[in-house]
Amino acid sequence: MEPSRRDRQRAATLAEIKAAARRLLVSGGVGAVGLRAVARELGLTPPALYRYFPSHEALLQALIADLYDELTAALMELAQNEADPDLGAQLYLLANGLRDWALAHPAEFGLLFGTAIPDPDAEGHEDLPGHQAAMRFAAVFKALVAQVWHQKPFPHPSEQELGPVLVAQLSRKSEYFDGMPAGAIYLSLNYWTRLYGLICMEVFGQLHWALEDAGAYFEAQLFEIGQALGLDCPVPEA
Amino acid sequence: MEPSRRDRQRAATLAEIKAAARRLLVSGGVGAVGLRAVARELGLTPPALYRYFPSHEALLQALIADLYDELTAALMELAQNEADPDLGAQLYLLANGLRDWALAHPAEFGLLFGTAIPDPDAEGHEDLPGHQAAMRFAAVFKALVAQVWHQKPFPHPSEQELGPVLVAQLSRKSEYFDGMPAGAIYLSLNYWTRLYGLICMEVFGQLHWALEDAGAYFEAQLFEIGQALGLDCPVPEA
DNA sequence: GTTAACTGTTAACGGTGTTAACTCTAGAGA
DNA sequence: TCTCTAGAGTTAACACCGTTAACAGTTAAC
Repeated sequence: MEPSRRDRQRAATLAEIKAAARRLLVSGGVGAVGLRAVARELGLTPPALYRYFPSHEALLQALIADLYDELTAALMELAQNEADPDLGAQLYLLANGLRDWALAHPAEFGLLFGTAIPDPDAEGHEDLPGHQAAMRFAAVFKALVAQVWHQKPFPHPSEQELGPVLVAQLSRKSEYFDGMPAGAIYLSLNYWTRLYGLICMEVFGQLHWALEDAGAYFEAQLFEIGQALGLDCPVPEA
Repeated sequence: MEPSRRDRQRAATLAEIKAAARRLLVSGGVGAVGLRAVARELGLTPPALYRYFPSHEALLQALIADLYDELTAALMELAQNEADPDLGAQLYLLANGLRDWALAHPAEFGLLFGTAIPDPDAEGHEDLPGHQAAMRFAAVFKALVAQVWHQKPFPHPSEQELGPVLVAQLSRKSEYFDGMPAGAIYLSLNYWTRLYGLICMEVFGQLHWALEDAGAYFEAQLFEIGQALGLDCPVPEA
C-alpha cells in the first residue's frame, strides 16, 4: 500500500497549489487569491484546479485549515520549549506568541480571523475544515488555562456576582473546561475575549488613531488580564 | 439659487440608489450589494449608476458614511433623551445602545466594522467618506468620556505603572482628549477596546462556541469596565 | 496488452465592474 | 421663443471571475 508515483505527484501538486495560494494571499490580500490567479501562478489552466479542489471556497478552506494548524503548531512549540514550570508564564508566552504571529503574518491573520461570519447558524458549517482547525487552535488555549487552574486554582467571582443566567450558560461548558467552576470559566473567557479583541484591533488598524505602536499598550493590557486571572504577574519585558 | 427640478430628481434618485443598496445589504450581506444588483433593483441599467457614483467602491463608501451617521445620530439621541445628569450612566447607555444597534442591524454592522482593513497606510485613505464618518462616530464616545472625566475625575493608573513608552504615546493624544492625563486616556482606551472587541465577537459569531446568548456576559463585562473607570456602577438591568 | 482511471486541455456559460459611443430630454441663454 | 448645451439614460463591448462539459494523453491496474 505504498504511495504510487502518481500519488506522490498529486500530493506535490496539491502542496504547490496551496503554496501559490498563500503567496498570493501575503502579497495581495484575501481578494488576490483567486482560482485563475492560482492557476496562472503555476502555469495551469483554471479548470485543472478542480481535480484538486471542488470549488474556490474549498481551496480557501484548505488554506485556512493549513494556516490554523501552522499557527497552532508554532504556539505549541513555543510553550513546549519553555521549560518554565510556571504555567502562568506560559499564558503570557502564548498571548505574545499569538500577537507576534499576527503581526508577522497580517494577511494570513486576516484570512483566519477577519473574514469569518459564514452564517449565524448554517447546517453543515460545523464540519468545515477551517472550523475544525479553529477548534484545534482554541483547544491549545483552553488546555493551558485548564492546566493553570488545576495546578493552582485562581480566585474567581462568585456565582452571586455573575448572576444565575450567566452561571447557567458557563456551567454548561464546565465539562469542556475540565470541570472548572463557572467563575473560573468566566475569567478564562475574559482572557480570550480581551486578548482576541486587542490583537484584532491592532492588526486590522483599528488602533492607529490612538496609538502608532500598540506594543506597550498590549503589554499593559496583558498585565491587567493576568492580574484578573490571579497570576503572579511577571513584569513583561520587551 | 434654489434647487432646480432636475437637482431634486437627482437627489431623489441618489437616495433611491442608497436605499436599494441598503435593502440588498440587509437581505443578502455585503456581497449582495453589487452594482448590477442595485441597478436591477430600481429598473436601471448598470452604467446609469455611474452618473451618481464614480465606482462601486464609492457607492459602498457612501453607504458606509450614511450608516455611520445614522448610528451616530441614534446614539446621540439616546444620550440626549436621558435626562440623567449622571454622565457615568450615559456611558452604559451608549455601550448598550451600540450593542443593541449592532444586534438589530448585523449586516450594517458587518459592513461598518467587519470589512475594514483598507491598507495599513494608504495615502489618501484618511479622507474617504467612510473614514470621516467613523471619526464623527468615535467622537461621540470620546466627548462623553471627556465630559465624565471633567465632571468627576476618576482614579487612574500612575505614569510609573504605565511605563514611559505608553505614557509618551498617550500624552500625544491629550489635546484630542480635552487635556486628560495619560492614565485617564488609558482607561478611556480600555473602555473602547473592550466594548468594541466584545460587540464584534458577539455579532460576528465568535462567541457562539461558549455562549449561545452573550447578553448576560456583556452586562457583566460592562460592569467590570465601568468599575475600571471608577463609575458608581449602577446594576445593569436587563 | 487492454482497459479504466487520472490529469490536463479547450470552449463555453453566466456573472461581475467598467468604459465608450450614442440617444433623448430638460434647462439655460440669446 | 428658438437654439444649444449639459445631463440622464441607453446599448454594446471589454476584461475579469468561478464553474461546467466535452475531449485528449498518460499512467496505473487487471
